[in-house]
This record gives sequence, structure tokens and C-alpha cells, in this order.
Amino acid sequence: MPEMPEVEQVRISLLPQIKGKKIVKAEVRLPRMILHPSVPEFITGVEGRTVTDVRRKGKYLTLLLDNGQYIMAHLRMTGALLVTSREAPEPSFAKIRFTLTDGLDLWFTDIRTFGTMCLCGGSDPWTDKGYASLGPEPLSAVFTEDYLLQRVKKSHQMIKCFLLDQHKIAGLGNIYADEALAAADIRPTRYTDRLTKKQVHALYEAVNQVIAQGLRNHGTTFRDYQDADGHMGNNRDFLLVYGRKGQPCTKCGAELKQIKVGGRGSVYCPRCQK
DNA sequence: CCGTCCTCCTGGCCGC
DNA sequence: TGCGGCCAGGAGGACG
Repeated sequence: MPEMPEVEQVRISLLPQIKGKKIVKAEVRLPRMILHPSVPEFITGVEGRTVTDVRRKGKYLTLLLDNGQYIMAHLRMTGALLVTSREAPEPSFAKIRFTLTDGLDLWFTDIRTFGTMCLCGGSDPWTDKGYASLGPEPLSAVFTEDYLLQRVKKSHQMIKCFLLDQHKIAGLGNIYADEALAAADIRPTRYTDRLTKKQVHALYEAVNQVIAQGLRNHGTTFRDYQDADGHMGNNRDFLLVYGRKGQPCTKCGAELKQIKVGGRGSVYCPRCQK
């Protein structure tokens, strides 16, 4: 599932391919993926516009247009943005097609169809609530150890749930949350207000470290994630716990366990993580 | 504020 | 081989 490093990899691969290209035509094959405005307004709003930049915040991607508006996309679990040449076969699970200049197509594909798109900005006051309330991103100047300490202290919640809450930290999903907890030797079920200062320090470092490593490795590919060139990331080879239930802990050799925390599968080492 | 449950969805995998 | 059933999970909403 695309989390911050995967979405960033999509952004990086997408930008040089679509920057300066004009959207000649938009085709929405699954109307409910368009959150705002109506599908006809979305189509007429983007047709004729040129993409000037591609940005990312948390797991959201924004395609800036030359009139100040922007297309915002969330890939959720299985969404992908792909660029193909006109002669290439249509990608599988294509849900939205943007015909671009220079013989290119930008596709929003999605197997499970939880992905969303919207058109906003300009004189349109509508905002995506999730986007508007995003917390600071790992590796950013506003994500400080003191910020984490303060948020953790005033919250009473299992740390795994805390890490997945995009209002508190933007960009972590199930993979990187489990990885950060493993790197910091903290159990997913530990309550935030019971973390020691030392643990908060370790967690702060771990969150930044696992995200940086994910970015360096062009993301983690399990099943569905690929970037705009159709490439996979290789961070999977470096994972400590995610997807490794029943296998030995890379640090101590104990068998990794899987439990449910907040409805999410959570893999951890019962010996290392406290 | 927090937890739990539900919803959206379908490919992949397991057991029979 | 084929089929039923379950799982994966990001986010938002209802409810206690």
C-alpha cells in the first residue's frame, strides 16, 4: 500500500513525464472516485489545463494546474498513477484517463477502487478535510522530538494507533508504523502516555529512519504498488517485521508474532519490543 | 478524546 | 479444478 515513501516515488517519477503537458481530455470510468466537484465539472475543469508541478503532502499527491487549481489524488491501498504512450496497451484496472499532449496518457488505476481524486483551489473554497488536518511529516522541520513528546504525553492511546493517525503524523501507514516500532523496540500495544522519554527519543529517530530508508529504496513493493514508470521499490528486502510473521527476529532470533491493534495486523518481536 | 465496529472493494490465498 | 470464505487495509463515520 502506498505510504509516504511510495507516494513520493510516484511524485518523482511522475513529475518529469507530465510537467508542461496539457490535459486534452479526461475520462472518468468510475464516477465515485471523484470526491469533488461533480464529475462533469471535474472533467470540464481539467480539460485544456496544463500541469505545472506535482507535489506531495503526507500520502496526498497534487497536480498543480496553470489556472491555480489542482487535482488532488489519494491512492489509498491499490491506486497507482501511470504514464503510457498512446501506442502502449491500456493498463489494467484503469479508472480515470487523462489524455495528454505529446502522445501520452496519464492513468489512475486502482484494483480495490478506494482511491480518490478531486479538483480544488482557485476560487473554489471546498477543501478536503483529511488533507487540511494533516499533521507534520517525518523528516520535516516541524516534526521535532519535542512535538512528538508533547503529543504522546497528552494522548492516551496505543502507540500503533497513534502512528497511523494522519492528524498526528502525516505519511505513516501499516508498514512503516510497524517498522518504526520494531526499530525503536516498542510494542505496538504500548500506551503513548506510558512511553519513557528515552523511548520517545528512540521512536522519533526510528520514524525518521524508516521513512528515510523507504525513500532511499524507492518505496516498499508488496503486491500492488508501482511508480509512474511501472517500477517497484526494493525496500521490502530491508523490512524488520512487516510481512515476516512467524519468521525469526533479525536482531534476537525470536519468532515474530502478529496481533490486531486497532483492526490492523501488527507484527512485532515479543522479545525485543517492550 | 478514545475504542470498536462498520463501510467501501477485489485479487489472492487457503482448505476442502 | 473450482468454489466458498476469508484476508489485506486508509480513512471516515456512527456510536458508546
